[in-house]
Amino acid sequence: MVETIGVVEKTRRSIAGMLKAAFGSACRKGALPEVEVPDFVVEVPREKDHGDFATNLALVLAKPARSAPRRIAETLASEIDLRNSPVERVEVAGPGFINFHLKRDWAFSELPLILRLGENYGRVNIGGGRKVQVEFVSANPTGLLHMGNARGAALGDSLASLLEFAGFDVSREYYINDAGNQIEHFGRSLEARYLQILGRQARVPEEGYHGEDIVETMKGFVRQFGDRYLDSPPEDRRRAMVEYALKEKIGAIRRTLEEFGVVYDVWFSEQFLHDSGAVREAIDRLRRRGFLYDHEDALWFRASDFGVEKDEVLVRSNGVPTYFAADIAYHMNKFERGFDRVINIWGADHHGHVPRMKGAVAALGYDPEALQIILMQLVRLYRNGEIVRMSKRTGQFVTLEELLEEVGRDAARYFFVMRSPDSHLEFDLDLAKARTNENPVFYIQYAHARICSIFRQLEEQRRDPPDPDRADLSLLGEEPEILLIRKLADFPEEVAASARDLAPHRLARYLHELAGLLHSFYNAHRVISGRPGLTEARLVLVGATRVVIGNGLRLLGLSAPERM
RNA sequence: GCGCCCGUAGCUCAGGGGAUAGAGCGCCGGCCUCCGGAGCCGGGUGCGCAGGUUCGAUUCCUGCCGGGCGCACCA
Repeated sequence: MVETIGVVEKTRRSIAGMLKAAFGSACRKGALPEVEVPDFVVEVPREKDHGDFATNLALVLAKPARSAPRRIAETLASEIDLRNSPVERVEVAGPGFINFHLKRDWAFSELPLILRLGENYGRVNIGGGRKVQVEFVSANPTGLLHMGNARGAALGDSLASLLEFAGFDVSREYYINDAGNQIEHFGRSLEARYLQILGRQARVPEEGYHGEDIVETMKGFVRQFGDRYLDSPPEDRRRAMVEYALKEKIGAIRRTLEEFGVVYDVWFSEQFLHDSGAVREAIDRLRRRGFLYDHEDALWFRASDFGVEKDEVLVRSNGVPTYFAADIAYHMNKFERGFDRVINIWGADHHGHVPRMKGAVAALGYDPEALQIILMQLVRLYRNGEIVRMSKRTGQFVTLEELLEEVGRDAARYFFVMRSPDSHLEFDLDLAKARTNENPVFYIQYAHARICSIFRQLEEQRRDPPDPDRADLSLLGEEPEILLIRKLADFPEEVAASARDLAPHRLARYLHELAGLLHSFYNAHRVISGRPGLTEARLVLVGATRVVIGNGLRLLGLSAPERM
């Protein structure tokens, strides 16, 4: 696979090497005691005045070396060999940081690299080809997708893309809850609507599904089957209705998600776990391993062995397995399929489920650390400055379909992914559909379109884009140019960090900052000018920027428009 | 009551053991003879409170206060 070792990472490693060499040299001279070098960082300081890189080596060395950090820093600094390095000067600052100021052009070599790698620029190999499954949305197929599902869809899909880009072998999966209690309620609700449509007295049960969508579904059913089921045994007709409705509902969910840019590798049926005996096998395994017991006719799992407050029922006294039992079988199946990591994205209202699921994974004999659960906080919709109330009971909620129609796919996805999953998401519908500078997604896309426009301009003048390896990049050097290049060179590390932290919102933020730097540069300097050499160099710069913005947008599932 | 998440600028949110804590929006003032003004530039007395760990805490730990969500033989 392609892997990007960018100039930032190379330089970081080289500085770390210089520091170790300087320490060794100081030891030989007796200027510092020969202690083991503790973990230290070479980082990019927040403050520009603190150089391009800085290290805390002297600070962490203070204790083992039994000396003042500033003195250690001075010693190290004097031993650093700057020959054949991009470092221009070194200084000791603050409590004992060593700051490295680099030559102005130290990162320029990243530009031809970006253009050469193109859509592969930013690929990193932190995954090493390990198999990861991301399971997300997995909404009940009894209704429509709501805002929580939509957030999960955007988050899960972006995360999966990010992990792919970071070198994992990723599979996207949707778990279909097509079994159990809610299907029972679903059947009774369908039945009631069916009878109502045909003029009979019937009521949707209290705990059933009251949405209008189900009425529509049953109208279709009536068109197809008429009154054929009016007098058939309730069990039979409910089974037929459920089968019909599930097929329709799941198809609709799949289509909506595809419209949202989300395509799954696997759709996994809960019912299959029951039918195939997988649930029984999972229970048997837990029993063999000694984690089950009977109590009051029910079968219990010793969740309390795993730090959970109380034990959990796996099989009810009526003989029916619980959802949890199926979920255990499902996770056993996941690990049996050979995934090294299993990531689930859940709504925060399921957080209580996390410890017992991990406990179950451990009880089955797998590493509970291999199961990672991302909890998303709730989404609040705002329109005209007011919260949009949603109620599942009355079936009154904004669906993903409606959202897509109202604000469009790009805005919707960006809004869902721009915040940390931990944060309650305030989704301002008016802002999301605003085609103005208030809207952050357009700001990024506009930067991309602007660059495309420059290249169109070039084409109209019948000029060719420059060869990045031959352009004289030393002509670059204005502040906005330097800042832009530095930001571009950060992309591979940003991908790695976002993947490591399972945090697509980092990438969203990065793109916004990158777009800002492009706009600043654009406003301060002309790309196509009367100076051919400078024009070429700047075309390389904006061309590279276009690549990075395009790659970032793609990872977030957003389009990169050439014109807007 | 117990558990999980969150309290950072007027609002919405990043950040997260280090040196002067950031962005967007809103508000005020500037910038188009010029590649797209959906843009740019300038304007900021903010880490809920109290302890603790540390050379150093907004970041880690404990307690308290405030908000959200859980605590079914539901899913």
